[in-house]
Amino acid sequence: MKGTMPTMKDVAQEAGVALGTVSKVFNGLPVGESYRIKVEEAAKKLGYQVNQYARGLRAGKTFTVALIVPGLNHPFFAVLAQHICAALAQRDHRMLVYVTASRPDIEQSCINMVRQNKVDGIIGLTYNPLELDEDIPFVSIDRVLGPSIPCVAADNFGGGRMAAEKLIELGCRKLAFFRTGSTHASETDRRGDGFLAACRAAGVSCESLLLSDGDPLERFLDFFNAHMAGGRLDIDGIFCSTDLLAWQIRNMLLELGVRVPEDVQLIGFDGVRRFVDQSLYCSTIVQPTQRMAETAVDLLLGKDRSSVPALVCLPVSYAPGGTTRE
Amino acid sequence: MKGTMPTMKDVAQEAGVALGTVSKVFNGLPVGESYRIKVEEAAKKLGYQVNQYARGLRAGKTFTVALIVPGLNHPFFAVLAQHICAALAQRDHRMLVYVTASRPDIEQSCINMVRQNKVDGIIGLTYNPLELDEDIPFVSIDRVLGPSIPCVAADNFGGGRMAAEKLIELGCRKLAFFRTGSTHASETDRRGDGFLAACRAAGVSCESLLLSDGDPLERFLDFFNAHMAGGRLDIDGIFCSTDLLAWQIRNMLLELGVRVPEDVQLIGFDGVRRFVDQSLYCSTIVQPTQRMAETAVDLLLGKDRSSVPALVCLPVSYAPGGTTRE
DNA sequence: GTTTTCTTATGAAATGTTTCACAAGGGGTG
DNA sequence: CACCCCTTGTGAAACATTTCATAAGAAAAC
Repeated sequence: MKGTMPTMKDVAQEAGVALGTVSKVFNGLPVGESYRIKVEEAAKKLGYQVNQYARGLRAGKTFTVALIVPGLNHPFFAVLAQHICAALAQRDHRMLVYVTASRPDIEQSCINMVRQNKVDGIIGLTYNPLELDEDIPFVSIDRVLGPSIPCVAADNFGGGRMAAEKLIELGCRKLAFFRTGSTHASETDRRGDGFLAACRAAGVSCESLLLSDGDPLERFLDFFNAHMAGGRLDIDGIFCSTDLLAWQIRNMLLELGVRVPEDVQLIGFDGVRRFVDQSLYCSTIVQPTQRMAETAVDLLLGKDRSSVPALVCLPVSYAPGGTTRE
Repeated sequence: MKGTMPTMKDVAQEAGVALGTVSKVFNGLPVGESYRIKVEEAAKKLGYQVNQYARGLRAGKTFTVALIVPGLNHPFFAVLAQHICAALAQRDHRMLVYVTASRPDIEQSCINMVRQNKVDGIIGLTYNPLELDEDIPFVSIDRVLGPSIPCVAADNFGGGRMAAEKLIELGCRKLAFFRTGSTHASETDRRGDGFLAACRAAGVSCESLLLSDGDPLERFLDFFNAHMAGGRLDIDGIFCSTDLLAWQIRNMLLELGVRVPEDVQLIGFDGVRRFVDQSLYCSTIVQPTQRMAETAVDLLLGKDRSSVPALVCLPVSYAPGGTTRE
């Protein structure tokens, strides 16, 4: 193998044809059969591969999409990233990954780096206000960034409502909603809204508790003690804003001698661990990660960028996972 | 904002200097102070960003590395990918991700796509024999692909030995090693080797069981029944080749009425879930994912590509996780 | 004041591709 | 046989950058 990669020029020379002819062959443009064969044989002989960078430079299109994500250590992000990668590959696009740790400065610097790389679009799971570039198509996930930027999300409101309806259907009458403190507003906040709305509609009592980042354990214990009446917890159904939180709550309840699901039934939100190890933390509302990924890619690469919706909510589903009685 | 992105030419014109001068400013080459200021102001005014593709085309270097990975739905791959991304970002490189599902055809087509994209190097978690390109630096993870291709792995042998020593230290005398059937040889096979070697060295008996993909449950039950003597299991310590397997074994044992860790102590291998949700499936041998990522990147981007080692084993550590008595 | 030397800005060339205006050649028609 | 049209291969230009040989200008030396 030669030290340097062969170029179209080399192929043209080898085949004894002009540069433009080689280009046409690789772009499927009409070329005489004898020429096509000559070029293809020369290309094979030299082991020629098109240089996508040169092609991108010329075409002003790079067939590359940037994914900006807080991290890959959360299964939801990781699984979503995998599905986005697959959806992009199907459309002959590549995926460039940027990890931000949700820090505003890193998020903004990613946007700037992306700008240098002339990507064809950005899919962002960002949680801070950004200075966006009008020129580059941007699709957000789980966060509405502005009227001109489409957002793809699970039907968080509907999922919250579904959780309430399920718990009520399973006999719960005293519900509670737990969530962790999120620093920034996002579509995921709708989970609680949906849950509370459904409780109200059904005339079922519901407590809401924010386990802020500071001392979640203490806040939980305060809540727990306040709701112990005669050795029994006067809560029989809990909805947690994430599966991870549900898992932690479950463990704390077990340690405190409360049985799950016998005494309290528990539903979380996410359902992505079943893609990881075929198990779940808990009964849960499952996000349609694959559809979310595909929808985001479709929106980003779609023909008519003029008429994109501001928000696409995709249907969720319920999956029993051992923390509910059924 | 203009419809088209400003180029160096625009900046040069705006600043009233030559093209080469603008280039020098952005590359930190010596330029007269007054010129530097003029250029920087013009660039800021126009919102200029260098085009990395054009730069890459000219320089023959793209500051991009491809990561070829079976999937991101396994926490080990996901966490590793995140660390690789971070290590690359620190060296001003970008990460292009290709997902293969471990399929040979997709793995090879990824290699081909990578070749088109003129990346500066490849980090591969591949499990099939590949036709590699001599010209592109390649670093493999967990699999030795050939003498000229460096491989980074955890000290799997040492980890297996560590598991055996730990179990023996905790009082186990009748050990067993479980693993799932892997279709292809990889460095992870050394885990069992190390475990068995340490058992032999300590004079402790050890059964080895392959839970092949076909009917792992059945094979486990056969093993279990064969080892029940007088209502008691005559195995008191188990090492599993992965945490996920350990988790499944733990659950099966509990269902069969065997207490973990009271009756049987269990150690797995991976330890990556603690990066995901601060918990572990089980007591485990922890892989140094961050160091593995950094080492792979260092090896790939290092100056002296001539003297790279064929295999780098990084030290593992033990983390108790509730399935051992201590 | 003139020549030499050194510094530093300049702009053309080159990187690998696509596209487009043009030319060449073949076939059909009058 | 001449003319025209149509098909199809050709090669130059353009994309945004870096680099290098050159020119220009200033400073130093005589």
